Amino acid sequence: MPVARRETSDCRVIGHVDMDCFYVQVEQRKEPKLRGVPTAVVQYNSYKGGGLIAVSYEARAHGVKRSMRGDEAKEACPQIQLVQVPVARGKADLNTYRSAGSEVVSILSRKGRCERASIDEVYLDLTDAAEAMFMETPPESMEDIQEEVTKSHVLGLQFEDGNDPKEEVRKWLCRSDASYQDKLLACAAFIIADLRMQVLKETEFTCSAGIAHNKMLAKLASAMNKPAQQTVVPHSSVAGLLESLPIKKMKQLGGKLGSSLQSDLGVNTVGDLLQFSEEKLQQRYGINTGTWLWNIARGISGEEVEGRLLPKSHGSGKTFPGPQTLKTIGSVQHWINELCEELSERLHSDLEQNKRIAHTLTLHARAYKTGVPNSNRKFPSKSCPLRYGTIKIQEDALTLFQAALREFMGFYNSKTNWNENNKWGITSLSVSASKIVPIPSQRFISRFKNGVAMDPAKIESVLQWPVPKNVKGVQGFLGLTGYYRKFIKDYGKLAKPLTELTKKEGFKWNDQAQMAIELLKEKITTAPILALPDFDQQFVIESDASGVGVGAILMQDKRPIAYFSKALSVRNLTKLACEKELMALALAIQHWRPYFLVGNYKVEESLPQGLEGEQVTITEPAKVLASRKVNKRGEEIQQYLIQWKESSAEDATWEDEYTIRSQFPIFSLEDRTAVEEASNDRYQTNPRGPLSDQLSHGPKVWNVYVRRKKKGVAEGTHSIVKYFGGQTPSGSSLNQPLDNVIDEAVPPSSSVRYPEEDTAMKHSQDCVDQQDPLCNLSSKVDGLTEESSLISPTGSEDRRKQSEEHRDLPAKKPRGNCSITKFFNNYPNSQSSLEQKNVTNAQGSRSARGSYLTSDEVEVEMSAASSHGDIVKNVAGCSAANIPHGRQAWSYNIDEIDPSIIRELPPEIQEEIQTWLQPQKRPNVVKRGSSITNYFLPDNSR
DNA sequence: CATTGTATCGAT
DNA sequence: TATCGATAC
Ligand SMILES: Nc1ncnc2c1ncn2[C@H]1C[C@H](O)[C@@H](COP(=O)(O)OP(=O)(O)OP(=O)(O)O)O1
Ligand SMILES: [Mg+2]
Ligand SMILES: [Mg+2]
Repeated sequence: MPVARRETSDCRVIGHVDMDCFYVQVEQRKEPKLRGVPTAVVQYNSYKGGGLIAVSYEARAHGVKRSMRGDEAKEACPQIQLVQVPVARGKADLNTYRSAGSEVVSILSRKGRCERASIDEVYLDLTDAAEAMFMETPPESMEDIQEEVTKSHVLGLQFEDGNDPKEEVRKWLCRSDASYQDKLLACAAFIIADLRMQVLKETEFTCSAGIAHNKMLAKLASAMNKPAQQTVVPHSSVAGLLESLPIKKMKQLGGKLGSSLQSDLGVNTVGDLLQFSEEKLQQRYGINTGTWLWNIARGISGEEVEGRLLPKSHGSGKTFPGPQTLKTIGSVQHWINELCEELSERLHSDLEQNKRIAHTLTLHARAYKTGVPNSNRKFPSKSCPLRYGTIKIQEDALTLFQAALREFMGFYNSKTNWNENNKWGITSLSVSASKIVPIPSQRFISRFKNGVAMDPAKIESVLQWPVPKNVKGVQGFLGLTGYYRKFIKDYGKLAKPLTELTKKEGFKWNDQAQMAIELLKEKITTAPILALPDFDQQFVIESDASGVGVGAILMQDKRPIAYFSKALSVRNLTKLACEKELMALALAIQHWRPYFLVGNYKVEESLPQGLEGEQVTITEPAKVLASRKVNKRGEEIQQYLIQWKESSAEDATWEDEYTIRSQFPIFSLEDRTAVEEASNDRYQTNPRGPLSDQLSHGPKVWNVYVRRKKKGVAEGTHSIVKYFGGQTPSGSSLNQPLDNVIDEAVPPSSSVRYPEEDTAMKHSQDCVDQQDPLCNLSSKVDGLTEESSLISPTGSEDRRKQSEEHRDLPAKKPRGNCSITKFFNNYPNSQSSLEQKNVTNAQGSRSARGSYLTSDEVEVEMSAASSHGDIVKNVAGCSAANIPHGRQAWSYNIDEIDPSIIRELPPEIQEEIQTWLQPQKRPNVVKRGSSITNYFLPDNSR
C-alpha cells in the first residue's frame, strides 16, 4: 500500500472512470437485441451453466450476481440472456474485452494523465486540465451548459425537495463564491462529462465516474452512482462521506485486512478508524499499513496517477477442476502449449502495436499430491528470461514446470519420483510474461538505495586512491558485498564434515593455503567497508553442497546480518579443494577494487545529464540472470544434500558425503553439461533469428565476445575430470541462498562505455598481450562459464590503462606481510612455459593493485548481481581467449601437495596424480582434460 | 479437487 | 531477485 504523503489540502483533481457492467455492454454492442434486457456473461456452460462474470443492471434487479452459476441465474431470472465468453484453444478468450477496454482507454486518455487501472477503468489526473479550463473558460462565465454535466451528483449538496436537481447542480458548478478547490472539481466534472459522452458516442458504451481530490475518493465516488452517472466529492463532504462508510467498501479493505479491522478493532465504518492513533495502527498492522490506514480514515491518499495506458504483464491460464485434473506430463504439456500459444500471440500483438517486449516468463500451477506426508505443499512458481517464439516459450514453460514439479515432489525423491503411491495432479496452470519494456532498450535503471557512501572527500581519504571527478559515491570496497544470510543453519550443517576434519588434532592446511588464509584475514579485517557499518569480523571457512567460501560475518545483536565472502567453485569438498580455493582466492582478492557509483538515474529516452552526446553502449544484464539460473541448480543439489543429511546421515562423515555426491546422478557430467547448455540458451536474451531487428536491445557488443567463448573448450574424458567435473558449476551455489542484497553493491553487469564500438574486438588483442596470470584463476571464481567468457572487457582495459597512467601511485599497502603477496606473485610455476614466464613478468612489472576507474572510462553499475561476479568482472576480458593453447598461467605446484591430501582422493584420482609426480611424464598436459591443473581453469574450459 | 481468468502490488 | 500472498476486476 502506498504511503500517502499528501495532506488533506491535497489539491489535485482526480477522476475515476469505470465502465458499466462492462463485458455485458461489449456483448450488447455486438448483439443489440440484448440491450435493455437482463443479460449476463458466462464463462463455459457445461458445468452448472458456467460461471457469471458480468451482469447487466436489469439482471441485477432480479438478484443475479457475479460468480453465480448460469443455472442459478436462470433460476433467479428465467428470462435472462446468457452470453458466453468466446473460447479459443479450449479456454476462455478475453481478447474481445481487452480490445474493448483499449478503445475506451484511447478516448479517456485524451485529457490529463491517464492510468489504466483495470480492463474497464482508468484514473485521470486532471489537475492541469482543470486549472487550464478554469483560466480559460470557467464555468461561471459559460453561456450554455451541457446537460450531461448537470446530471452529476455532488456530495454534500443540499437543496429543497421541490427544486430541480439539475438546476441546483448547475448552480453549484457555476458558483463564483466557491473555493478554488471546488471550482477545479467543477471544471473536472465538465471535462469528465465530456469524455464520457465521447466514449458513448465512439464506443456505444456507458460508464460512470467519480471526481475528487485523490484516487481513493474518486474510486469510491464512481461506484456510488451507476450506471451512466458521475459523482463529485467536494473536500467539504469527505468527512461525512467516510464517517458512515462500511470499511469493506474501501479499496484494499475488502479482504482480510478489512475483516481484521472489524473483528480485531471493532471498526465497521471508516469513521470508526479515527479513534485510533497512528502509532496504534502501526503497531498492529506495521509501519506502512498503519500509516496508510490512519490516512485513509481522514480521506488522505497520496497515490499518484501513473501515466500508463498499457498492462504491465500478460498471462494466460486455466483451471482443471475436479475430474479435469491433469495427471500426466503429456496432458500438462498439451495445456502448456495451448496457454503459451495464446501468450505468444498476445506478446506479438504487443510488440507490433506497442513496440514492447517482455523479459520474463513465469509459470504458475496448483497441484495436489497424494501418498506422502507433506502433501499440502504449494506448487512453486518458476520464471526465466523470456525468449520470443511460440515454440521457445512452450519449451521453456515446460522446463519450468518440470523444475517446479521436481521441487514439489521433493528433490530427494527425484529419481523414484512419482509411482503408484506417490501421485500428483495439476488443478491449474498459467503462464505469464512480465517485465515488459519498450524497445529500444535505453531503459536500465540503476538501483542503489542503501549503504552507499556519498562523500567523495571521505571516500578518497579512506580509499587513499584518487576518486574520478564524476563519481557520486562508492558502494563497497574490494568487491566485498553485504548479503543477508538466510540459511546459516543449513550451511553449518553442510559444512560440518569438513569443519570437523579441520578440528581434528594435527590438522593443518598446507603452507600455501595457510598463507592464503592469513592474507585473506588481513584483507577482510582491513578493508574499509564504506557501505556498511562496523563489523564484528569472524573469519569463516565453509562449504555448501558444491562450493567453498571464505568470508566475514557482520553480527548485530548476536545475529548474523551480513556476510562478506568470496566463494569459489569446487568440485568436491575435499581438503585439497579447499586449499586450492583459498589460494585462488588470495590471489584474486589482490585485485578487488572499489566500484564507483557514477550516477543514480533512470536511463530513458535520452542519456543522463553529463553523458549527452557521448557514444555509449548499454549492455544487457543477461549474464546476471544466467548466473542466477545456474545457481538454482546449485540450490537443488543443496536441497538434496540437506534432505539426505536430515533423513539418513545426521552424523555423516565427509567421506560419506563424497560417496553420495559421486553417486547421485544430479552430479553427472552429462547432467551438468545439459544445465549449462540450457542456461546458455535460455539466457541468451539478446535477440536472434528473424525478429532480431525488431527486438534489438541496442548495439550488440557481445557478439564479439561470444566468439571468444568457445575457445579452449575441452572434453573431460580422463577420470579426474569426471571426478571433478561431475558437479554443477557452483561456487555460486554457495552464495546463492545468501540472497537479499542489503547494500546493493553490484558488479557492472551493464556498462556505459565511452570507447568506440570496435573496442571489443581490439580488446581481445589487448588481452592476449596482457596475459594477466590471475585471469584464469579468477575467472573461475563464479563458477559460471558464461560469466567468465562473455564478460565486458572494460575491467581489464581499465586496469591496463590505469596501470600505465598511474603506476607511480602509491599502492595501498596491506598492513604488514607483503611477503604473502610476493609469495603468490613469484610463486614458481611448475609447468611454466615461455609464455607463462612472460606473463608473470608482465604482471610483476605492473603490480597495479589499486585500480580505479578513470573519469573518461566509467562504468555505470546497474542491475543487481552477486558480489561473486565482481572478481570475474574485474579480471575478465582475459579469460578463455588468452590462455595460450590451453595452457594456464598459474597452476598448482604439484610438488607442494601434501601426500596426505592425495590420500583423501579416490583411488583413480590418486593414480593420476602419481603420474604427474613423475616429472617427465607430465601428460600432454595441454590436453586440458587430463591434468589436475584443469581444475583451476575457468569452468568453460573444462 | 467446481468461482474463472487476469492483473497489480508489497513483503520477504 | 524470484517467489508469494493479498487484493481487485
Ligand atoms: N471476479 C471476476 N472474474 C472475472 N472477470 C471479472 C471479475 N470481476 C470483474 N470481471 C470482469 C467482468 C466485468 O464486466 C469487468 C469489469 O468489472 P467491474 O467494473 O468490477 O464490474 P462491471 O463493469 O461488470 O460492473 P459495474 O457496472 O459494477 O462496474 O471485469
Ligand atoms: Mg465496471
Ligand atoms: Mg471496474
